[in-house]
Amino acid sequence: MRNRPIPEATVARLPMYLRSLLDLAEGRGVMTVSSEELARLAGVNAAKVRKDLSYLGSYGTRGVGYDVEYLLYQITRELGLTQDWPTAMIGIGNLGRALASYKGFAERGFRITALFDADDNVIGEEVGGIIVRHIDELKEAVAEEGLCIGIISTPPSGAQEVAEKLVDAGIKSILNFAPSHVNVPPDVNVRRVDLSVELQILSFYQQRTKAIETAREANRRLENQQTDRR
Amino acid sequence: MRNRPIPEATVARLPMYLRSLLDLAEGRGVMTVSSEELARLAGVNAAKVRKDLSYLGSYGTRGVGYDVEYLLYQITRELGLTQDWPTAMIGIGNLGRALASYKGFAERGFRITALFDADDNVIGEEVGGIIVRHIDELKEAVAEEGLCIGIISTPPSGAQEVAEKLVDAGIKSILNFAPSHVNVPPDVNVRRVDLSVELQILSFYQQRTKAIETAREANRRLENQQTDRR
DNA sequence: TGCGGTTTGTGATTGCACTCACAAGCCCGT
DNA sequence: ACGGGCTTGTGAGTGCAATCACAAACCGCA
Ligand SMILES: NC(=O)c1ccc[n+]([C@@H]2O[C@H](COP(=O)([O-])OP(=O)(O)OC[C@H]3O[C@@H](n4cnc5c(N)ncnc54)[C@H](O)[C@@H]3O)[C@@H](O)[C@H]2O)c1
Ligand SMILES: NC(=O)c1ccc[n+]([C@@H]2O[C@H](COP(=O)([O-])OP(=O)(O)OC[C@H]3O[C@@H](n4cnc5c(N)ncnc54)[C@H](O)[C@@H]3O)[C@@H](O)[C@H]2O)c1
Repeated sequence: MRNRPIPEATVARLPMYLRSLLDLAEGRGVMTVSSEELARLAGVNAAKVRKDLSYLGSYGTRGVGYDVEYLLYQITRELGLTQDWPTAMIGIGNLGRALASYKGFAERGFRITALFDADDNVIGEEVGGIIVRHIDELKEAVAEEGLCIGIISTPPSGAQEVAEKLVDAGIKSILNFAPSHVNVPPDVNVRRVDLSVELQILSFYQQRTKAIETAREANRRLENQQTDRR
Repeated sequence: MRNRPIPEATVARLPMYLRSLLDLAEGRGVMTVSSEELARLAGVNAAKVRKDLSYLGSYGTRGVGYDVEYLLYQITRELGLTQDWPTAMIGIGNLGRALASYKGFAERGFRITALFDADDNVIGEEVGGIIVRHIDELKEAVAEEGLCIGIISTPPSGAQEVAEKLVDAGIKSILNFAPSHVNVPPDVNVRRVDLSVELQILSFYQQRTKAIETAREANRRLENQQTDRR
């Protein structure tokens, strides 16, 4: 079991377990945690937690649970968070500024160490302690500073172009905040964060429940009419 | 087919098709689009596009493709974007400010119409043309102003408390930016956007490809040694 | 040492989503 | 009117992920 490749769905949940475990460890110095408890904290099914963790190895003790510290270390290692990944951000506008000065990333092993933009008015400016450079310096910076991850926070019109520059510079992991799909070679991993999409999905289900409510109301009225008639 | 419930995975993709169609319609006045083309733009498989769209109805024409305008309207309607959904945001810090003044949401039918915080220093301030109110006024505001969606952008420690207040006020759709899981009744829909999680997933795959590269390199060296020996 | 209570790890099963492949259907030119 | 070239819509097959259910294993206690 533990030599099999870890399913994508499991990888996506590991960070959630990590977060819950950190809460347990930092908050009160909890020593062990059961799959049931961890499931509650992370908001998933207990069996799923156990199966997920079993892909990493047999790190639990039957009848007891999982050692919080040990599990923390194992997940951290599995996610590759024992080393930190120098990260470049391209497009230093409203969103870029908020993200670049956010302290929460550093806590999780991501240091945004390089900022780039195409606008001369922005270049040279200092954001979160880092000087913004011209996008043309990207390739050199990646080579010299070992940048591994690229964050795109330009408008959608520039996203594809920026993605190509990142790929050309040798970056294999991209987080895209622009609401557009970017095309990259198959060995490059792109993840998209699109806030409007999330809102639109909420909208769909909201509308659906509203529609059901309205239908119920209509039904009730209909029934009342029939009762009146009798 | 078109009376069956729409699968979750399809709902999650509709916003992407919507975006691509808008690009087609606004950019050059494209009249029709094939599933192949739409798939390329949205970055998915053509068969998937067709199946997804077939859940909405038979809106395509064989041998021709889909009428862009008509399909746009149908997806918009299906997602509930023909009406707009007044949205409340709670926690007006760094991220909250960036989001509240972002114009991109309004374009997609979401108006952030009410801002709340718990900090007296923030309350009364104007952000993106809206006055920040105290969180205690939330319930009344929801009732009077018909707020439908709540966005949580407080630190994780406050997220659960805020979520409960939103639920208590009658909100059924929540977008949570705090990196923590919130517990809500089953009739409330929560979506989480967690940037660190996305980075951690990238980290996992990045580490994996690095490990493979290192292994290859080791192999190459080993082979060279053997060649030398002969 | 043995027993009862507890919790893990994992085969087995179910369900969902993706992909394939192709008949049905449309347009256009002749 | 009809045939050729396209493109949709969808049944069938496949694979992955979620859930169930239980044997195996552990702890503490008598
Ligand atoms: N601001 C928000 O709250 C918010 C919310 C959701 C999504 N987004 C998305 O995030 C992205 C950024 O939003 P923003 O509000 O920060 O935009 P912005 O206009 O404030 O900033 C964009 C920055 O990117 C730079 N840029 C443009 N083209 C570039 C290129 N080719 N190479 C390098 N730099 C380039 C610009 O000079 C500018 O500094 C957009 O795609 C937006 O849709 C923003
Ligand atoms: N800033 C970023 O770029 C960024 C990036 C990723 C994630 N996040 C997450 O987004 C959230 C907000 O981040 P931020 O940087 O804006 O934080 P912040 O500290 O700047 O702002 C938080 C705001 O929430 C308010 N608040 C706290 N508790 C509250 C409560 N119980 N009720 C109402 N209001 C309350 C505070 O008064 C403050 O104004 C955090 O959870 C953070 O982890 C932020």
